[in-house]
Amino acid sequence: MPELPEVEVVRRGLERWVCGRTVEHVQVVHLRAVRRHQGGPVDFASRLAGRTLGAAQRRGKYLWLALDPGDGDEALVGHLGMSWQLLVQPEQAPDETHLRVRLTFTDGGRELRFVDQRTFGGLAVEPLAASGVPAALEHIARDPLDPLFDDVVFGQALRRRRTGLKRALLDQSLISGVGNIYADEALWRARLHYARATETMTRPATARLLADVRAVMAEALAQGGTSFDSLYVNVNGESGYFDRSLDAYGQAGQPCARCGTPIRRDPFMNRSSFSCPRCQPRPRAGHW
DNA sequence: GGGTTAACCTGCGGGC
DNA sequence: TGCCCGCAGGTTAACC
Repeated sequence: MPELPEVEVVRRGLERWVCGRTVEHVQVVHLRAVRRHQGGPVDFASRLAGRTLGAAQRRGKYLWLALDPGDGDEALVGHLGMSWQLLVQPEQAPDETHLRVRLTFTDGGRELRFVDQRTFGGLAVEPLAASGVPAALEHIARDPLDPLFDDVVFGQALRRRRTGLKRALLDQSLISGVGNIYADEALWRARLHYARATETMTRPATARLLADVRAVMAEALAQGGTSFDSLYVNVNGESGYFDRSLDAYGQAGQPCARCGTPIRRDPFMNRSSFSCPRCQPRPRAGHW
């Protein structure tokens, strides 16, 4: 579910449905969901009660809402992990199987529910740093759709790395928002192998890669927007709104859209990497 | 200190 | 049918 385009869809949903409302009560259904909050679940709930939620903001795959905007120095920070959904639900709607945290509001309107199967994500109240970003997120790099993302600095940092290209793309301290799906899609578009040594990435190659990362994210975002359901703050992984557009990820055995060669799946970082063996040949040791 | 791996969870689908 | 295994869009702690 949650790479940059999906998280951005959630952010827009929060902006529309939750921003400006005052929290009445917080119910922590599952302790693990707030494990990152320093003070524990009771403190988490008491810090949120009575606070008004400000604008929804995002960095990479993280979201936050300032508390009591204008004079607050704290924010409600969330990460969606692998399987989170944030749902805006009527009070009478039955609890979801994996409901982890519930927020109700003083206006008596729809409640905000944090639903997660694997509990890899979580919520916390965090102090805001002087930069305006939650202190816990200051190590997260800007994302490629951020106007302040610096392509030149990224290229220099990339060449200083001594690792494979996809590992670098997934490193949120170097570039944020890119996950396994869009890394594979961007590498396919750029005709680059995931294991290509980062120090061999020339300026033009880096520029092309960044352009492809941005293009695939923008396309996914556009499609995520069309499937937005007004009842939910919705990222619907099951319906797979972008699935039809995927050229590499999950396409093992399917013909490459460019050359017809079957897409191949390789084990990668306890996961998978999908690529076209012909368009994205594995770099030979000592070359490039 | 940088790079890499293992672990954290639950559920689902495929193979036997 | 049922069990076991591998796999899942992420991050972090701990290890070289």
